[in-house]
Amino acid sequence: MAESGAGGGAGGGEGKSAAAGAGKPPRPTITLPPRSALESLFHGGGGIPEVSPGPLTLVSSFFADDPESECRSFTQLLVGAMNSPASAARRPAGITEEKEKVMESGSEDGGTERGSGGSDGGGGSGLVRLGQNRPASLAVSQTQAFAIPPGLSPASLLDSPGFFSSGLGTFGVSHQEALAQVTAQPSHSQYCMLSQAEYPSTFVATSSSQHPIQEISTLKPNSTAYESAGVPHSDQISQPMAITVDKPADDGYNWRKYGQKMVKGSEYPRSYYKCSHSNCPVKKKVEHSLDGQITEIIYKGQHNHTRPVLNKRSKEDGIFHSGSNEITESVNNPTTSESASHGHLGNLRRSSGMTVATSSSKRDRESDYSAPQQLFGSCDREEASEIQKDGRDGHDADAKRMNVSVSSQTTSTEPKVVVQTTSEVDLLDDGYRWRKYGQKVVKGNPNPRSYYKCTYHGCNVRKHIERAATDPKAVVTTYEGKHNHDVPFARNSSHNMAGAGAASSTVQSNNQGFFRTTNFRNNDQRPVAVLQLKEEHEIT
DNA sequence: GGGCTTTGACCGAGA
DNA sequence: GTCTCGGTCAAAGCC
Repeated sequence: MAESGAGGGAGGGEGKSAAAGAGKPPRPTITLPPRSALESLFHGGGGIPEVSPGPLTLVSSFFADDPESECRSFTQLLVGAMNSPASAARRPAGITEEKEKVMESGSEDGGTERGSGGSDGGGGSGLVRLGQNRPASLAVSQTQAFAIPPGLSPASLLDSPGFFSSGLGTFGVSHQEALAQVTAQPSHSQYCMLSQAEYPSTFVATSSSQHPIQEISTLKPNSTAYESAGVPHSDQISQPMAITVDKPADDGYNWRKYGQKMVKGSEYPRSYYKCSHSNCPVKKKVEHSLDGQITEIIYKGQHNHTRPVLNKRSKEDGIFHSGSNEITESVNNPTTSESASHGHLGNLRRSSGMTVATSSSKRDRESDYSAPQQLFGSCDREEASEIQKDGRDGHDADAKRMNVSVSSQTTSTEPKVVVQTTSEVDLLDDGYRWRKYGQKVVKGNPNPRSYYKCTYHGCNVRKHIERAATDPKAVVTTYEGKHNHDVPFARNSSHNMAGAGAASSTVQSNNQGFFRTTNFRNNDQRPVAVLQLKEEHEIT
């Protein structure tokens, strides 16, 4: 069938053939300072909390050198990021030109590898694909190069508690870079870490410990974050990435594809994978464009096992075990492993049991080489509080809105119908008008999934809201497509940053750990999908 | 021979 | 009851 031909080619089949095919091109060499160095940077960074620095905190720290940034909310920071002139040309301190070249070389190499190696022939795209070695988001900061210790996978690096802050806070990146990092780097939060199967070209967010991870998500087709960061598209594949890795990160688990199907509302096939571990109920859905440019990965379920020890594939990939203690620790150390895969995902499981992440990979299987990527979560309390104000400032005006994100207190344990459409057309919290066009209850999740379309004429943006099975208050909002118009009902700048010509992002949060994420927008007309994370709260 | 992908068919739920 | 659609099954084939 047609979908098979296309999807299969771009999906596992393609990846498999690629893997078994004409050998793998040389992989980029990555050098990193010892983890301790990163950690030292992390701990040494003034003002950066040593414990579970949330992304917001970390991001805030990025601008610590900016007096004006100190009292800003994350949203404001993001706004700043959107509006700030690109400063990608800055080379992070400690990164030598040589290193940068190495990374640049690696980046290019990686791009070439995927581009030429991919049988889908999509290598010429200006977009970074997950399956193409690196997450788009990772490619954001052209010059924010980090030296990665030999053998240390990006995932491991990201596992490093100091990576995020050290890399950004210390290096003094630009707003764009910081934003990009927000989308790409995980925090080390004990409670809000997530494992992700693919490169975090997506924005994953979680709630705080009070509300164990509710959901995550994002989809970043075309690397919205990347674009948000102000990086020219043309640079996305030609410029060095902040972190060059030879293979997309993986969640460390083995997956078996058991189906592929075209889904309505998406022009791309969706592949279904099951964790190959016996009796493990975890599944994931992967959606990507035919050329692999867009990928959505949705995880469901909870691993009932620890992340498996490196399999044969890792043996093929020196990056995994090239003598790096970091790798060993990351993969085999029970503690680390547990925290990385079980712990992080575990937190996720405890609450929602489902995660959504996205990336730009098309070679799913092929990409499952690296250690798990931990997408950040953890909303810094202060930031959360601050951000929540933004959310609340304008939320009470429309009580009937479906926007539950601005409601803060969740006291009831009873499942509630959070998405309540009082009319066919609703004004959601993002300022756009949405028309509900479908709802479905999926197996294993008593809570319905609702589908919305932007009612603006000619706008084909869709919004998909899904509630976690285990926690009806946890909701995943997935945006698909890009609005081709301004926000018709913008309420405030923090909610809707429809600033012309700038990508935008909104974040809301409250002291309960509620964390709502991003709404990136960009200018070009390429499809953009952004997921919003919400920990839903009671709707009255 | 085991494990995986492919892919058409089937199932269940909602409209 | 029928249709639609997301998700899953399972046989066949591939590596």
